[in-house]
Order: sequence, then C-alpha cells, then structure tokens
Amino acid sequence: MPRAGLDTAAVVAAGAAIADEVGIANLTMGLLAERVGVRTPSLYKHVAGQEDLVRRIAALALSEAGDAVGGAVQGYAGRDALAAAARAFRAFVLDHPGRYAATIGVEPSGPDDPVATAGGRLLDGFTAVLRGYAIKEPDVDHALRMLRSLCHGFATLQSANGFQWSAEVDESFEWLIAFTDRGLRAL
Amino acid sequence: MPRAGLDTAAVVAAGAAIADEVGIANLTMGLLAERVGVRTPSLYKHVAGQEDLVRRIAALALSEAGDAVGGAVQGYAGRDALAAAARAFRAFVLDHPGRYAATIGVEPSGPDDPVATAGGRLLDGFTAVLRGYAIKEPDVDHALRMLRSLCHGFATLQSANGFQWSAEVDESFEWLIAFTDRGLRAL
DNA sequence: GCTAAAAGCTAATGCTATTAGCCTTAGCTG
DNA sequence: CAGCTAAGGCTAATAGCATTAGCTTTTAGC
Repeated sequence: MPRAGLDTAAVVAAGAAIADEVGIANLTMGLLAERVGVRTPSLYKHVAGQEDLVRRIAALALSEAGDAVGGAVQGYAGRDALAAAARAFRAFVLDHPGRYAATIGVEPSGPDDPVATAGGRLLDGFTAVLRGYAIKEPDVDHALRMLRSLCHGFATLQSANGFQWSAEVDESFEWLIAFTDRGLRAL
Repeated sequence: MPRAGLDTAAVVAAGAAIADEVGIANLTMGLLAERVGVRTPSLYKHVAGQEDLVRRIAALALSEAGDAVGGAVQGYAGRDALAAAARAFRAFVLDHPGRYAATIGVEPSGPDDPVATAGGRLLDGFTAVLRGYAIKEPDVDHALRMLRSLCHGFATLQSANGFQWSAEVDESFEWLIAFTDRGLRAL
C-alpha cells in the first residue's frame, strides 16, 4: 500500500474544499477520507477529530479572508479602501461559503489559538481601512466592530439566501458601502 | 402508559429551549425526547425529523424576534424607534442564542414557508423604524438590508464570543445605533 | 359501547465518529 | 549496508444518533 504523503495542512485544505462544495454540515470524515485517498481512521493521524478539523478550517478561512482584505486595501485609502475591503471580504465569503461557515460558533480558546491570531489579522485589514479616515481614538474600536458586523452580517445573510433578497443585492451592498463611507467621514 | 399530551408546538418549544441551553449543534432527538417525557421514536409523530425540527425552531425564533422588535418599536419614532428595535433584537439573540442560531443556513422553500413569513414579519419591524425617517423609496430596501445585516452581524458575532471583544461591547452597540441614526437622518 | 385515527412503545437498521491494535514504509544510524 | 524507530496506513470493533417498521393503547366521535 503506497503512502499517500498527506499532512495536516493537506487534510484541512481538502476539508475546506469539501465544505465549500456540500456545506460544512455535510462534511463527513468518510467523505474527506475518500477525497484524500485514504481510509477514514487514517485521518486521525493528522487531525484530532471532527471538532479539531472544523477549528482548523475556521482558522484557515479567517487567515485567507485576512489576506484577501489586506491585499485588496493595498494602495488605497478612504472610500476606495473601504470599498475594496468590503468587496474582497464579501467575495471571499460567497466564493467559500463552507469554510467561512466553519468560523461561526468557533470560540478562540486563548490569545495563542490560531483562530484568534487569524481573526486578529482579518481585523488588521479593516483597521487599515479606518486609518484613512481621521477617526478619534475612542471611536476606532467601535468603528472596527461596526465594520466587521456589517460585512459579516451581510455576507452570511446573503450566503444563506436570507429572506427572498431577490435581485439587486449587489446594488444594496454598494449602497451600504457609500452609507458607511459618509458616516465615517462625518466623524 | 399515560399519554404525554404532546403536540408539535410543545415539541418545538422544548427543542428551542434545549438549543438555548446546550447549543443547536448539541440538540439531539434523545435529549429532546427525555425532556418532553417520551421515547425518542415518538417524536416522529409530531415532527418529520431533525431537519424539520430545526426549521420549525428557526420559524419560531424569527417569529419571536419579530414580536420583540415590533413590540419595542410601538410608540417610538426616529432615533428612539431605531434604538428600541436594535436593543430588542440584540437582547433576543443573546437571551436565545440556540434558537436564533437555528435560523442560520435555513433557506425558505417558498413564499408560504413559515420561515419566510416569520422572517417577513421581522423585517416589518425594521420597516416600521425606517418609516420614522424621511427616506426616499429607492433607498428603503437598501436601508432595510443594512439594518438587518448590522443587527444580525453584531448579535451573532457577540453571541459566538467573536474576537476577544472584551468589555465595552454594550458601548459599541450604542455607538453603532448613534452612527446609523446619523446616517439615516442624512439621507 | 364501537371504531378508527392518533400517540405511544419496542426492536431493528444504518450511518458516523472514534478507538485499539497491527503492519509497513521511510528515513536515519551504526 | 543492516537494522531500528517513528510515522502513516489499515482492518476490526465500539458506541451514539437518527430513522423506520410494526405493534399496542388510548382517545374522541358516533
């Protein structure tokens, strides 16, 4: 029996891919094993169990989202940066609904938890956006939370096909960016 | 064997209560059966299965959230209405995290789906808030989606203990209400 | 009181995650 | 180059959970 040459990262990446295809709720160890060409119990050599797998997928998703947002912001400031960050974040969630869904309900166990550090890096991307607005220090944290809530809420609601939101969802999203931009500049 | 006098509504209510206590992911048919004083298979006389149960819990949660928001708005207008609605919604999600979590990822099958009608009623509450602002028609839908995204995002992120948000979360929420109010009045 | 549907129950099935224990490969060491 | 060791795989077994089948008992209407 030739060896599969697996490692934890490969298993997690495959799990994230499956989650995007069939939804995180339908990600089963058997499906994952089949995908990576191995029998189910062998997965436990790379991952401590399903819960651990989901945590790792969540950390991966947050890390990738952080890269996407951070990269999109590069070279822009103010409204352009805000729009770039928001669009990049939403695009990521819509392109990878399963792995992003893995982040919902995962609580970081401590500051050193990969989930926490990846989440922090995602926040850094949004922080960079705020730097383009002249915001007084006490407001920065609040504005950050608002940005995160807005993007998270909109993207997950749309990804779940929430509430008959028929067509012009893109239009609503752009409207939302403009609204937020005006509000931030007014601070 | 005396009969338990169950019906679908009682089973769903008990399921929602368990979801709030242990999380929707840990809501098991056995746990629910024990809670309502019946053997597991008997539940299937009232509910088609676990998926159906979760859908019904989601519909209940949306309906209750709609009642909470609608009731809170009564007698207020403008900023007061906005604050009342937002606070009522957040309080509901924090008080009933499990049943609200059931709504995530549930897609209404059609316009007659109880999930859809309950979701619609929740939207009505937010619509009432917007009526207090003089918003031009083409903006109403967008503003509605923004309000929903903001509340959903903030409440679910906090409920999941998202991102080390230490203390002043309440303060951030009030800040967010003020921010939104200013933006809406500027339309 | 009689009947039929509704609401329970026990028993059985099948799927999923997980653990235990064994075997083989790959890489390093003498 | 022989041999040792750890890592990565496998089969077999266990346990929990959802669900179905089929039987029994209550209850409500006639």
